[in-house]
Amino acid sequence: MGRSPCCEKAHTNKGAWTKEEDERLTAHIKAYGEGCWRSLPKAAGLLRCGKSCRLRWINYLRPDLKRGNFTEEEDELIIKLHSLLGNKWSLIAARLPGRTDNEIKNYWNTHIRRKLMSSGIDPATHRPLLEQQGKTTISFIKAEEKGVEFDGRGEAKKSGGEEMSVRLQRRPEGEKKKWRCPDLNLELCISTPPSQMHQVLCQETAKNEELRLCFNCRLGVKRSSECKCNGSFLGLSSGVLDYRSLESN
DNA sequence: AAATGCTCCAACCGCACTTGC
DNA sequence: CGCAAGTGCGGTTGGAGCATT
Repeated sequence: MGRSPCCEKAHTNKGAWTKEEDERLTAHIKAYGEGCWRSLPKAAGLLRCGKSCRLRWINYLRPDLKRGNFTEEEDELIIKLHSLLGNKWSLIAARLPGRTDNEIKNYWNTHIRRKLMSSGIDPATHRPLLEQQGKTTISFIKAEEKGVEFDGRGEAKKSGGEEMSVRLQRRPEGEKKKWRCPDLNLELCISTPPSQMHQVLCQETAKNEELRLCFNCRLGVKRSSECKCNGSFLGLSSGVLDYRSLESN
């Protein structure tokens, strides 16, 4: 049995939203709050898919949205964040108040990509285009095929005396040993110096088990109301992760 | 003025992840 | 633990508006 569709497509409107639909959606969310997107269209009297309502609200109707052109500062921040996070638009958007992931993604594809290309910078790697020639590409699949072993944390074990410092994110067991190559620029290693991280975590663990940072908070994104770790982005206040620890090869 | 091409962005789609039972 | 529903994310598309011929 397959997954049921998110909505009854035969009876839903598609395409551009009308002013009346916007007003209905806004009024409903103001009255009842966000969430329950699946049931929202019916409750609000909209012939729309729940996903469509969510998207419309998040990308267009939310009152805290900043409209208008991106500033130079925002441009620079987007480029810097993209070099660190790759196409993780939601993470990037979380660092730009009033901007949505969709907006940033569009802006990247239409403006910044071109801007970087015309400056001779590869938007994918953030390196000069000329430097790309003759560059060695590390393929994780190849490494696995070659018999390189990885430990439980996804870190490559030393092989034949050759030190490897590639850190990977691995899927849980049972997923056909498929490697997940994050969209992050793989030439960057985002981490604290191991000793420092170990020290910080040990101290915190000793104080209070709950103080350990979740992954989202290490990236500066609190996604859960139950999150108690009080982390902050890139460790700018906590020191757990900061720019000094972003090692590029 | 009409035709064509290009740019931009709102919206859609499919998949992955999370949550609850 | 497994399944299904709900939600979120990132890639892609369609079409409106503008520029050029």
